[in-house]
Amino acid sequence: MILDAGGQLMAQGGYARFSAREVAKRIGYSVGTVVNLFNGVDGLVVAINSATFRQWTGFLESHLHGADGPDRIVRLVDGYFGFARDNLNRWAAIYEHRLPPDVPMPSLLADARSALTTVVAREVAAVLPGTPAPAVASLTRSLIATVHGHCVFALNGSFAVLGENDPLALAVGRVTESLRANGAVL
Amino acid sequence: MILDAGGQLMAQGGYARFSAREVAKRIGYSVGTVVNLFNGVDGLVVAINSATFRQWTGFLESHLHGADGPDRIVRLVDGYFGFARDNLNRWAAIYEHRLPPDVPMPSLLADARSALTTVVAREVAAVLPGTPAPAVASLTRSLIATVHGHCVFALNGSFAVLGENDPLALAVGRVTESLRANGAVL
DNA sequence: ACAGAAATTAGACGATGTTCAATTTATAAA
DNA sequence: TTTATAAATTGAACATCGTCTAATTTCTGT
Repeated sequence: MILDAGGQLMAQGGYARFSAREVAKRIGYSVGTVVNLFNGVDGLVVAINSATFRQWTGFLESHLHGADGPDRIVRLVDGYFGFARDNLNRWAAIYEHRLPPDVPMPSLLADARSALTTVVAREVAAVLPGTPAPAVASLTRSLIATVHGHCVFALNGSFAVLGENDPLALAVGRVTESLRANGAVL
Repeated sequence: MILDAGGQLMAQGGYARFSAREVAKRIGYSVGTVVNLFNGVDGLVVAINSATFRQWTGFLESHLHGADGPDRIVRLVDGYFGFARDNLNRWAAIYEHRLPPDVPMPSLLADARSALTTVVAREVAAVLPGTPAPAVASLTRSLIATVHGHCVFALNGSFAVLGENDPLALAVGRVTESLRANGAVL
């Protein structure tokens, strides 16, 4: 109940308007219950963001379904953008939420993130046969960062204010160039 | 006074702990004064972030001083990372702060952002002689997004949790690859 | 039916941003 | 210098937030 209502509230108002009290009100419980169950509002947000990560991974997989060859890379980038655009507030919450600098990243969140990375790494490896695994892993992380940067600027208005109107094409372009530079034939 | 104290508070506690009341307390004024002068706490944050942008631009320029040739590109990427690392909280505040979805980006902030972009565009154009201006502008925006993505992941722990320990090298690698793919000789 | 454990609550607490009538301070004219 | 007008500043009230804890309700198993 809490995760459902919390996810909906996050989707509606974004992280800025998220409130444990509002979640409690929506499910008819008191604030204390909601907050104690997750060790504070931070824990609740972490749980919601982890769920978002898992949905994102599933979305990517289904977006890849049926494609083959180099087209899968385009689908991958397109899926990253698509999920973020269609779930703007929940997607943004993943990166807007920062827990206190001393507490380590909960494994719930780290694992969810790793799962998404694994999907991308699999696709990168597929277009780079014969490339050593560590190099594939490193390039994967870098390409995710590349696409993420484009996605952030596309969705927070940075690209718009700079006059850019096709961020997805830019991201696909950079990813393609880097894959080719590292030996892929696309 | 307000901007000075506000910038210091942002640097110390980050956006999460930023408070107009604390700013007022530090300069010995009341909350109302601080907030009314900037049309709410959002306006104050916008002013602080714009100042950060301008400092960032200045830092980049001074970081480029004395370098020439393709080395300037490396300096550019290194400067982007360096400022973010050395001014983590104030840098992060630029991207953590989101104003309500209906209000447009204040020109104060948009102009500061454009100024930084202009510096990068100048350097990109220098290594791509003969490239049409619109193509340079587009590639510039894309490369900034690329570096930004790497910077975000480096500083928010995403790279660390994925086992990556040299984000700067990755960013330089991607930028170099894309510049070469677009005709630069580096 | 009952006792112990678990879940849940109510309420107080300190802090936040917003708002606005009231007050103080600065400015310029007489 | 006095005065009147404008500007700056305040103080307090308000609604909301996350956190905490003692008290209460509900569940569970004997």
